[in-house]
Amino acid sequence: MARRRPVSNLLALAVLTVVVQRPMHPYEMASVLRARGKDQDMPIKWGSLYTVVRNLEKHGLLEAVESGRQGARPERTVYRVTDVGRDEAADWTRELLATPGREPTSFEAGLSVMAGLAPGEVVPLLRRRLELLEEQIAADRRALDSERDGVPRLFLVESEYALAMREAQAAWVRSLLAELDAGTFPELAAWESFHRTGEIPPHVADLAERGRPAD
Amino acid sequence: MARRRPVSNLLALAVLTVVVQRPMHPYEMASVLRARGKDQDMPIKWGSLYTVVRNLEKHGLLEAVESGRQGARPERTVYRVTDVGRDEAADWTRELLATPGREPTSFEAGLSVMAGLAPGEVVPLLRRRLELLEEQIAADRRALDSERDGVPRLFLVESEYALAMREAQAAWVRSLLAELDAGTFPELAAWESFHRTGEIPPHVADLAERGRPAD
DNA sequence: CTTCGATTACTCGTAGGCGAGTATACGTCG
DNA sequence: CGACGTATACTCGCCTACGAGTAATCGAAG
Repeated sequence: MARRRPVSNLLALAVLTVVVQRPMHPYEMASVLRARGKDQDMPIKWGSLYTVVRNLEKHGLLEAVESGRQGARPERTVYRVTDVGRDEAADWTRELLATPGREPTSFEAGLSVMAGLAPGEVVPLLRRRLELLEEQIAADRRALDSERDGVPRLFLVESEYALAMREAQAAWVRSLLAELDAGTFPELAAWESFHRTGEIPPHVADLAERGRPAD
Repeated sequence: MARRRPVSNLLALAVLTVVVQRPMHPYEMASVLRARGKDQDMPIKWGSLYTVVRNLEKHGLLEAVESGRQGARPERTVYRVTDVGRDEAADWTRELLATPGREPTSFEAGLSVMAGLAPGEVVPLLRRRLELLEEQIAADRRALDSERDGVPRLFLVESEYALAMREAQAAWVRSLLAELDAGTFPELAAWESFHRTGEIPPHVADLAERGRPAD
């Protein structure tokens, strides 16, 4: 089992990969990441940045190289990546690419509690989601196309992937909506009453027992 | 703008939805969630559970109803959902269903730092991912089929969705692999050298400038 | 030349997340 | 019938995340 990463925040990986190119001070790391649009793919929070950098240093993945002050600015510390840090970044990347994780999204959470709403209410909500999804997809596609000249494909794969996933999600929502609209979704009546009474219909009581043997 | 939720952890929503059915003590909530397999869709951490319940109570979404002790067990507190709590749960569910969020996955993070590895190394990693994905898909499909009789479709949508997303991911990885294998992925040579030297080829230096106007 | 706003660069406080530990009851095997 | 493992039901405390605040610098306007 891969031991836990010394610094688990994904921001740490981002930091490592920029600092591999040249030594930097924290604020600069964030600027570069921001400029590259990496804030779309990863969480970049100001508060976390300094904590993460400090922890990376503590674990020997980064080292302070210079603590000079330019002009009279508040003392900036410039960090350089160590060999250990370089290895960690590569290994981490390998793991992220090779290991498909279970990472439930908030939509999944929403679906799993959907039964608490009336079916009649769910349909317009899903329709709204679909609308927004389609807007995002159009916007993403435009952005991607405009970047194709100038930026090599290699640096756009993550955007391509994100776009593909959104399209897949839209398709799935569309098909669920189709079933709900056509009335072919089973047990709509039971759902209705389940919601109105708030009570679980008897034959679902044993749902509580459904163990998931496959692990 | 929807104000921030009084308790932001998704576990709180799960708690609310089980406690709507009948009053419970914290440990029981967790057991029920676990038994329903909700731990697949949402994070259920023991440590968080009690914090979350306490916060829900503090904000008036739950209320303690009885603090009796059965036998000589350590005093258990049973909680009941309030009207406010019920509303919050419904509203939260609506938001989750209707609002497609930007939630970068770890694979996306991996892709966005993929360039740090040599192309020759990336291919087997992706192949490995595809393998594992296919196993998961097969297992999920089996589990889902075995539950279809007994559990109404309504309570399986989230699993269906998760499965669909995995399949979409697998398809995407497959197509990327095909390009890499066939050598049709552009600039493989540049990638190779980029990785060997660790240095950014000159024409990508302005990549740092690529601003994302669309917001 | 000084005032004002924006940008740069960071610090700090605190709330929340979560694992590891703890204590009690219950079953069961000798 | 007592000793020991296992399930139940939590508590504690560290550590991380992160927003809100702060302080210095720079540029431009008056």
